[in-house]
Amino acid sequence: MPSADRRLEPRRKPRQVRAELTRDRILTAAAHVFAESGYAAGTTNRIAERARVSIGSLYQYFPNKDAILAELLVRHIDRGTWTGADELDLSPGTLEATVRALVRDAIDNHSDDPALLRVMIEEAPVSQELRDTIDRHGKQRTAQVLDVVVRHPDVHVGDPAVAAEMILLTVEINTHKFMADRGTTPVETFEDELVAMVTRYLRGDR
Amino acid sequence: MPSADRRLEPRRKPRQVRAELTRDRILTAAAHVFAESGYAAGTTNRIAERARVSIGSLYQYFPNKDAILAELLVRHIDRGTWTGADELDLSPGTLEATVRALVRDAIDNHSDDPALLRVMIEEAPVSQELRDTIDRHGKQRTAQVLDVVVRHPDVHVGDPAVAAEMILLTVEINTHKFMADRGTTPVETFEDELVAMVTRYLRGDR
DNA sequence: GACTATTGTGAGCATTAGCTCAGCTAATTT
DNA sequence: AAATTAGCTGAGCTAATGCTCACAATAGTC
Repeated sequence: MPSADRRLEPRRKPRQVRAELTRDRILTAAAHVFAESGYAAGTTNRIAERARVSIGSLYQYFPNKDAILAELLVRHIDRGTWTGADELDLSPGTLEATVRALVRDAIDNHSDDPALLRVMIEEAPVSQELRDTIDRHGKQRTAQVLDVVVRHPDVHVGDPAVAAEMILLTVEINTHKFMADRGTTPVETFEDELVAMVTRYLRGDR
Repeated sequence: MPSADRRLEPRRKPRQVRAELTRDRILTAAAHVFAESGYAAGTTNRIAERARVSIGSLYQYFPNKDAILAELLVRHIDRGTWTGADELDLSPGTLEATVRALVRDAIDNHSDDPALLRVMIEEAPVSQELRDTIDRHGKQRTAQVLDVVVRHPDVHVGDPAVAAEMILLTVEINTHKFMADRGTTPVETFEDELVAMVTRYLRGDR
């Protein structure tokens, strides 16, 4: 294992459609392999094999294994970006509904491929570089939530900025944990409790 | 990297004091090495070197690298077990204080060695076996929290069991995140917000 | 068709980590 | 003080993975 290049940028960018396709095939294959075997056992050779692409091609578009994971992670995060954020209802009495929408989003995002998510969140080594990338992509979401926290009339918290970050992390992680090892608890129960937690916190009256 | 023995039990248990000492030296060294270099780069040879112990000795007490991490993790968890749980105040109006105690515990536990904690939580590969061990040790805490949730007169939540697990995860993770990359926010602010979140959730009035 | 740019190939190298084991030293027991 | 048990050593083996690079194939352009 040579000391890997820590850069996440590829050495070549796709210019033709077939290249774009190869790239996608690699990513899809990587998702499957990681989900099935975990990060360490998900070798680049296996990924290439599964994608029916030569290992050389893989290294055309991804400088190293971590970069593949990074891309998958970023895709997950970006997929979670709140689409209907513009037409947010800021009238009194709608707080719970807004929070519920946020929670539902998270649950949906974690429904697709819990195994892959587990690998990415629990098993993958997170470099400083990757952490920065994640933060950058998370900023958008934090901003959206912060916007609600600041502008919604029903919200009463001490420090909106801290609140926004706390809420996002809490929703994300709890959802992940719940989806990763489902017990006997129905999703609805979980959803209700999580919504209750966040809503009551935000509402903040005693 | 030979396919590692997945067992976490050592091949020999210390019988003499000097052996116990060697074991401790290894663990302490491992904590340092992991904290400094991360999990992947924290090789067993470097750990042994740092502990001034031969690599052979290391493998007397730990069957593989993961086992060392497992022990460190378990120690962290066990250290967090609520000591004063017996004399819990269950009279009305004391809920916030109880929650604050829980949060303070978490903060204290993460103050010692944030770097190591980050490696253990974010970077370390978590096998099924290790996950089970963690769960087992976490059970005690969940039980304690569940006890409060069920018995305290001020608590009103839909599903106490779900609530207990959610609270623990939320407090642990938020504390970890906060301590891992301290921004400009003072600890007190963070503490207050986290306490508010949990307390308001538990109190459950609207 | 000729020429260039882009994309794809895969055997195998370089590296490095985890771990073993044969034999030594120290403690304990008899 | 001999015998036995426990503890310690470290050179080096085994295995495997990430990754390179010289070349081949395909697509695009004139």
